[in-house]
Amino acid sequence: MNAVFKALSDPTRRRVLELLRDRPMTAGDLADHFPVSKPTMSAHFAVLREADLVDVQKIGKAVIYRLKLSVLEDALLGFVGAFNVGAAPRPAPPESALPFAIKTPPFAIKKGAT
Amino acid sequence: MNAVFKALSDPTRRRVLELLRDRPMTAGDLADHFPVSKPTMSAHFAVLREADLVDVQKIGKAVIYRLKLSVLEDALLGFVGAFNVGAAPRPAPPESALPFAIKTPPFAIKKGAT
DNA sequence: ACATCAATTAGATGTTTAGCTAAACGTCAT
DNA sequence: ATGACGTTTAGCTAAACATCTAATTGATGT
Repeated sequence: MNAVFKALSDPTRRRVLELLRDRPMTAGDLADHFPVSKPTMSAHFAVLREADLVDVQKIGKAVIYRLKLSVLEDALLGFVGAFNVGAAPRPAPPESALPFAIKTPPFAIKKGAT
Repeated sequence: MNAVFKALSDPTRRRVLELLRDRPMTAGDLADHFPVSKPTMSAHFAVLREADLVDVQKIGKAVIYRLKLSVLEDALLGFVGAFNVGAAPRPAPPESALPFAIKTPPFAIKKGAT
């Protein structure tokens, strides 16, 4: 799961996943969408493979990549799901619930200093 | 939004956010949860601030961090929402819809070679 | 057998990142 | 003034990352 977030930390890799969202694509077709060399793209693919975010299928000379949507789902929703996402936003937690006192700073009370 | 994913790529920072999920905490209290030096923690906080994932409030000598849940939501759900998450999984796209031909490899047909 | 094409590997380079210590700095509280 | 809290800076190391060019592998086609 750490690997997934690592993989998602690069914009190029995120866009690869978005391209793969629509359809499986070959390595070459994917590479055509980015202004970097093929070996560089290959390295990005390796990171995505490492994170188990894509499936690979070799057909003839081509290598076809497929998005593993469930892995992306599990990682992202699993993380964000630990937060109370979607729950009603707590308007303003009563400061009595805070683990520290929000002491009104004394300087705000120095009323004697006119 | 790139900054958010960058911030999330480090396990320490993800756990800071998880700690902040429950309650606002001071820098010191947060730092107590991790076996790293204060300057290192301060750098992590700076990355989280940079990504706008936390709010900072100085009260007296303490610095209180609060999770900005909406920013986390917008980034993560915004990204994962671009995928058809939650939609019925497309069982198996007909290969006629693929942008490339899945040519049955000739070597699979070499039936003459008995 | 040989040339060709697709993709990865190998090796090199430069940048970024996470971490440390030590010191300095600002703000506040006492 | 002194101490506490947190941040910042400087200076450093080590590891990871992104990128390149060049070489290699593997399958196809002739």
